[in-house]
Amino acid sequence: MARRSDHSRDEIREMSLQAAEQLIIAQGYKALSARKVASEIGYTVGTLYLVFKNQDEFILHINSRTLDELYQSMQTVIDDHQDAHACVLALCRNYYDFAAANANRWLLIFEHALPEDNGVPDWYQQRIRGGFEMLEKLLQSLVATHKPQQIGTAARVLWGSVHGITMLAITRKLDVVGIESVYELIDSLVENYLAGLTR
Amino acid sequence: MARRSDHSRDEIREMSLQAAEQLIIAQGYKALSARKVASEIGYTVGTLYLVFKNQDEFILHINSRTLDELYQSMQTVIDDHQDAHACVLALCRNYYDFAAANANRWLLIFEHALPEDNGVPDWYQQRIRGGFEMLEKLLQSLVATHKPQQIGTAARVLWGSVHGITMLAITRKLDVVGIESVYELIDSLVENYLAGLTR
DNA sequence: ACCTGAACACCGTTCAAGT
DNA sequence: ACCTGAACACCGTTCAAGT
Repeated sequence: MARRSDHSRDEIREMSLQAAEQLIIAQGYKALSARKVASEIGYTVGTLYLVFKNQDEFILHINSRTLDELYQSMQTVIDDHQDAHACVLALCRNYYDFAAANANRWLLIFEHALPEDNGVPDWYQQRIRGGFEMLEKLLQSLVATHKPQQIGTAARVLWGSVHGITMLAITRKLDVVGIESVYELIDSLVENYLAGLTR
Repeated sequence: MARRSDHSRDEIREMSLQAAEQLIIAQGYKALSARKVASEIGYTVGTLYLVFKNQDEFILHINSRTLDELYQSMQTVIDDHQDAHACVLALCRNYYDFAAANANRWLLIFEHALPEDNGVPDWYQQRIRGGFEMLEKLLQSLVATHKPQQIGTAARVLWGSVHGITMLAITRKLDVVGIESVYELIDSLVENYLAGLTR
């Protein structure tokens, strides 16, 4: 042992991330541990710290991959819709669909408290901003008369609202069961909020 | 040692909960541990398990106290407002105010994953339902023409939405700074959603 | 009856030592 | 240079043994 060089650094990173994702999907984020991941990929714990700075950075990368998948699904929704109004509604429903289909990984994104004061890394913030801009562009064409600043507000309101409904629904804190009733909430939010905005 | 009987079971419970709250307020929920709480109150770890079933149940009680404080603040808001519309708006702002003022304890309520399948205990569910009913009653007088089922939907939408905006704002994921801009989001949500509802 | 303290099975993280 | 494995300082939870 020692100096195996069976895998490159990048291969070890990739294997670790995949092993971690399997653990999280199967047993939730609390089941994630460096030791389990290491044993899963056939290395020792120390090796993980050669490749990731610490658990925080490790989780940040896991979340980054989840966010990438979410944005890909958003892109698909956008490509599938001509009408901006229908597209916003579909995007919001898609947010819930994605979260429900990938509950444990999606929850990790929000359960992972960010490293105190230094805030989120740039490349992470970038990914969040990407989704925002999709939404802003759509809203712009829906409520064309409004000032840009109001579009920003509207995008944040919608994003935050759909997020909250999704979060509470998935953690069963809304007294809601089944996909239909969550859709009902999301539809009510989008239709009435947009109606109010363009009133 | 052994058989001290310095404190009753209830006193130990109360001391433990207070020590835990101090820990969480000062250092966040991750700093909470049975050993720290025990040493803080001058007992050993084992004693805590005499008084609480396990950490899950312990956290449930901490959260229950936080929720009680939240509902008290909601009650105060309701008592202070005659106009139903202004009251709904004030309640939503109050939700954010409370969360911001008690960030670490408030976050624990939602970061604590519930014990798998058996769901939330009854007395816990009851407290959530209490807040819901306040909101439903107010909405009823605002949109009197709607069916009861639609009131329930509207209450869930508002609750979930304000929760999401608050959550993302507090964890700094909304690109929003300062209390004024969060109020701006909450106001936009409430005014436009209600306008859409009564359209 | 009440509480201890040691034990068990885990953690994240570091780093001297091996090849 | 790469990886190990043991160490350190923690966890939650249990339970025989003391008073």
